[in-house]
Amino acid sequence: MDIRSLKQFISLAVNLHFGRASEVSHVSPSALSRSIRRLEDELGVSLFERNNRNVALTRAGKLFLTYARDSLGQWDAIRNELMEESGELHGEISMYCSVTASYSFLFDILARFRNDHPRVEIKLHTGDPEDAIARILAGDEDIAIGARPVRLQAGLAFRLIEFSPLVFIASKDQPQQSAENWAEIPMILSERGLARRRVDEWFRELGVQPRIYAQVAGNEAIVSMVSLGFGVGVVPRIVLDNSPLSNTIRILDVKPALDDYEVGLFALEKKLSSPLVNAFWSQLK
Amino acid sequence: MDIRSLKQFISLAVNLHFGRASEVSHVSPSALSRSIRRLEDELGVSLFERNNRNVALTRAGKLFLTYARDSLGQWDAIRNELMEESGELHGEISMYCSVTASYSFLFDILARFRNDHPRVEIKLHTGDPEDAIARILAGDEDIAIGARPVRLQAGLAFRLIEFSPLVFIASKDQPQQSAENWAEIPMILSERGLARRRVDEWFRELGVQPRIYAQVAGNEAIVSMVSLGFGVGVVPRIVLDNSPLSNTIRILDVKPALDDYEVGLFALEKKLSSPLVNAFWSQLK
DNA sequence: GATATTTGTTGCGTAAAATGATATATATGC
DNA sequence: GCATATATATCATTTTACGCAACAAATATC
Repeated sequence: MDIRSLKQFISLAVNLHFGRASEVSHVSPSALSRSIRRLEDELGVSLFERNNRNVALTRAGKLFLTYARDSLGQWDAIRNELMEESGELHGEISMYCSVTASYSFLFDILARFRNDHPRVEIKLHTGDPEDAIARILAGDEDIAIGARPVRLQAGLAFRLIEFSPLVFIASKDQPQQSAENWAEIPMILSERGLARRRVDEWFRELGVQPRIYAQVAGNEAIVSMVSLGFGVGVVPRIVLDNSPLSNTIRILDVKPALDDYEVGLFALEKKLSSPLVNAFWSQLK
Repeated sequence: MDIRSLKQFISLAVNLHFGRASEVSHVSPSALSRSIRRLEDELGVSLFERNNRNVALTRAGKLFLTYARDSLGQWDAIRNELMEESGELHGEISMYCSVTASYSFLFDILARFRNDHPRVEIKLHTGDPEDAIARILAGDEDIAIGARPVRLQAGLAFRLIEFSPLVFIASKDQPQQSAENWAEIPMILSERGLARRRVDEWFRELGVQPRIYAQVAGNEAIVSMVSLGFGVGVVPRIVLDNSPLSNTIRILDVKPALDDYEVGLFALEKKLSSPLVNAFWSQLK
C-alpha cells in the first residue's frame, strides 16, 4: 500500500467511474484498474462491486474509504509538521486557472512565489474557468484563479487579486451604436459563466431581448469575433490587456456599467492551514 | 511512501544500525539506505543524523517515528477489520522457532492450521531458541515456539504445547556411572539457555562442581557428542524423539530429576487480538 | 602511527514491476 | 440487433528496485 494507491482508491470511490477517476489521477484506466486490484488482493476483500457498466463501493470499500481519508489526512499532517521543522517550504502545490489568467495575473504571482519558495513545485492545470470552483471543492486542486461568484459555497475561501471591469467591446471600425437599438445589435457572449449571467440580467433589467449572434466558449474567442466585426461582446478588461487584438478593439461607454469582475484565488478553507497553500494565499496581502 | 518503507524506517529507528535493521527487514543494507533516503527526499527533511559510525534520530525523525507507528497500527487495524468482513482468514503470519522444534511440534501444528486456513501464508524463520522471546518482544515475529522461562516478561503471552522432560543422556556403550562421581563425569552442556541454567542449579544444589567437557550451541550437537562417547549431556527428550542418533543413546535415571521443559507458543499479548495470531493461538486448546 | 575492521553509501548490471496502447468481453440503450 | 460504453487482459516498453561489489570515512588494534 502506498499513498498513491490510496489517492487513486479515493478518486474511484468518489467518481465511481474508472475513466474519470483515472483522468483525475493522471494515469490510464488500465493502470487504475490494476492499482485497485492490487489493493484488493493485499486486503483480501473486494472494495468495489463492478461490472462493465456500474461501479459501486462494497461494505468493505466504505470502511476502507474512511480509513483512506484518515490516513491521507495524517500523511498530510505529518508532512506539514516536518516542513515547519525544516524551516524551508518545499513540496508540491496544484493550481488551476484559465488560459487567460495564466497570461495575466499568474506570471507575477508565480514569479514572486518562486522567488520566495524555490523548493516548492507548482503543478499548473489550465482549463475552463467555470470548472475552477468545482475542482477546488472536489479537492482536485489546491488553489484556483477565477471570478468570485455572487455566493460563495460553504468552506470555500476567496481572496481578491484585483477588480476587472466587465466591458462591452466593439470593433474600432464599426460605427458607434446608439443606445436605443440594443435589440438590433448582434451580441457575442459566453456560452455560460458569470459574465453571461451578468449580461443576461443587464438586458433583462433594460427590458430588451438581445439579439445573440454567437455563443462562444472562451474570452479570447469573443475578442477575435468582435475584432472581425461580427458584433459587440462582453469580456473582463483584463482579457483585453493581454490580447494581441486589443488595438483593434474599443470599449463602449455603456450605462449602467456592469459590475466589476472580482478576480481572485479560491481554496478550501481547511486547506489554508497547510503551510504551502497558506504561503501562496498570504502572498496577496 | 508505502507500508514497507515505514516498517524499514521503524526498524532503523529502533536498531540505529543499517546492517542489523536491514537484516530484520530482509533487505540488503544498500536497499535500506536508499529506502530511507527516498523517504527523506519525499518529506524534505533528514530523519537520521548519520555518519559512517553512528546513526541517531533527528527531531524530525522522532516526530515521524510516532507517526509511523500510529500509521502502521491503523493499517493493521483496517486489515483486521476487513478480514472479519470477508469471513475467511487470509494474510501473513510470521513464526520463529528452533530447527529442533520445526522437526517436532511444528509439522502437526502447521498442517492443521494450513488445513483450517489455507489462505494464510506462514513465514517461518528458524534460529537459536534463546532468541525467540527477544524476537517476539521486539515485534520481529508474530509467534515463536520455545521453552517457558521461569518468569514471563510483561506483555508476553505463553501457551503450553507440551511438557518435555529434561533428561541426562549418555552413550549406550558407556558403562553406567555411579551416582557419587558427578564431579568426574565429563559433561556436555548448552552454552546458554534455560537447560544450562537448570543444570547449573542442579549441580549447585548437589554441592558438586561439574567437570564440563564441552559447551555446545544446539541440542543436536550435544546428542552427537554424547553419542560419540565424549560424556554425559542434558537435553529435552523431544530432541531425542526426532534424532537419528536416538538408538545410540540411553537416558540416565537421575535423582532428583530436572524440571520438565514447558514447550509452547509465545506471542505479544496485544497481538492476540489480531485474528490471524488469535486463530493460531486458539488452535491449541 | 600504520594496519585492520566496521559501516554507511554509491555505481553498475540485472531483475522485477508498473505503465500505456490496444484488443477483448460484456453489459446497456435505442 | 447493432452501436456504445466500460472494465479488464495482453503485450511491448519504460521505469524502478535490488544485490553485489567497490568505496569512503571513522574507529579499533597492535
